[in-house]
Amino acid sequence: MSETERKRRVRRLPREVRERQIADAAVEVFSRHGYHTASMDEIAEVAGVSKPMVYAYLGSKEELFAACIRREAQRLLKAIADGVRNDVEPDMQLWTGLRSFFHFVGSNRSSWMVLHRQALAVGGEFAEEVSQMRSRSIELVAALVVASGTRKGIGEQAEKSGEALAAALVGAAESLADWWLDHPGVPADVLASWLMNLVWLGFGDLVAGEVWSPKDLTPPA
Amino acid sequence: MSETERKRRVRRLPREVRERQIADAAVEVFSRHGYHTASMDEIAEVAGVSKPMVYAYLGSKEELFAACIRREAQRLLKAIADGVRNDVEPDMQLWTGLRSFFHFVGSNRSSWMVLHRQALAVGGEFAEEVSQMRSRSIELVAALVVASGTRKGIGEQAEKSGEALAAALVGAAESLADWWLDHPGVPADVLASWLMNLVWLGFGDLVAGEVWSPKDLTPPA
DNA sequence: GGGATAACCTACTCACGAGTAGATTGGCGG
DNA sequence: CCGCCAATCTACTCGTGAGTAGGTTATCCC
Repeated sequence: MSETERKRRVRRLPREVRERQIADAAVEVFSRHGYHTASMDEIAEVAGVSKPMVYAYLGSKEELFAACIRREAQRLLKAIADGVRNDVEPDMQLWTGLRSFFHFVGSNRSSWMVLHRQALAVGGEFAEEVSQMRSRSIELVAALVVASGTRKGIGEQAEKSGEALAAALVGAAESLADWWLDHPGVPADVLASWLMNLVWLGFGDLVAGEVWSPKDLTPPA
Repeated sequence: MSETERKRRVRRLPREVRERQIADAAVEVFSRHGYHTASMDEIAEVAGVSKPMVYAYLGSKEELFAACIRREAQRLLKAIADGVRNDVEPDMQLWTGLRSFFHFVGSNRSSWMVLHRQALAVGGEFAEEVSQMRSRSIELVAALVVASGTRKGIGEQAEKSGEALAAALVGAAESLADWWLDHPGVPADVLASWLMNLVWLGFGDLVAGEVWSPKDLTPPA
């Protein structure tokens, strides 16, 4: 390596910059290997610094992971908040939200994998953080659902099940995002439309009082 | 400890029995702590044997985990297969399937947590195993959806999106199962009904040619 | 230019947990 | 009743990776 290269590589950067580099590296490595399998050495290497720097700036492995979770969760929430229109009908609100969500996942795969796959599995405080974000989303969705029909058809049942259905919808979106990772080539908007078609008509018919119910089973011949 | 107690505790059991005890313990411990955090020592302790027994009977930690995954996946699939009625209409097939699924989760929480939360996060062969089970479920659901309407309304769009929607539904079921863990007191049948109401009417309207589509957005004031 | 200080590194310690060697003993077939 | 073997244990090794001690040097500012 030439002297110039050496000097360029060794150039010292302000803490602020390094912290971002390290956090970026951490998100990538955590998303690749998962919390436990990821090593601080690899994170340091990917970030282009040595291990003590990581500890000096971001603290222990747990703290580093927590920082990643927090940062990525914030970014996701902001992306959705920026994309959602709250001056429109509930269905449009939901659609704009889903749209933003899929766009975010599409252009931030590592972030999504860390949030969805890793944080939940690790448990403890981390899962808490993510759970809260998830809960906020669910409540939001639940509010939309209730607002859309003001329970005009089904009353008590809808109230009880509202949160559960919201959870199901959020899960469906997450699952669809995962499916997307293995089947790229579909635009985010199309994904969002599919999901809207799947669930909104379901929600719509629900509030209109139309319900599916199991028929009696006759024993097989 | 008295001599009798000592003898009872120390009584030797045939390999077959010990293997089951160890596997049971492993599922419980893995579900509590996750793959990496779980220690072979704790598994041995919970199983009531010493560590070398675990290695002698079930092999390495990886092998043990794989065995757990396989066993629990089989149990889950069998439970669903036993519960599903394939001599009835597609909607009833789906309902009976969901019903069995929720019943299984309700009475086998540890199994479910290992399969859903841990196996995916660990990655590698394990995730493969679970992914395959998941894929089989998704294909099955997709078949139901297609069969139910024979694409009578939307054609190509439905074909492309069928698998994605099935993935979404499976995800919704999984997510609802997770929600259930935090909100017990709802019977499994009710959960299944909620989900049917949510998605089936969506599917139904889809195949009937009814679609939701975003309206044009006018900029806010 | 020359301290001061923050950026940065090499090279360690140390705990924890996977995996094992080798001794011990209950219980069954003869 | 006895020998044999499978069942079982205690007590280790050893690799790996988190976390750190202590020194070095670039860069800023006067």
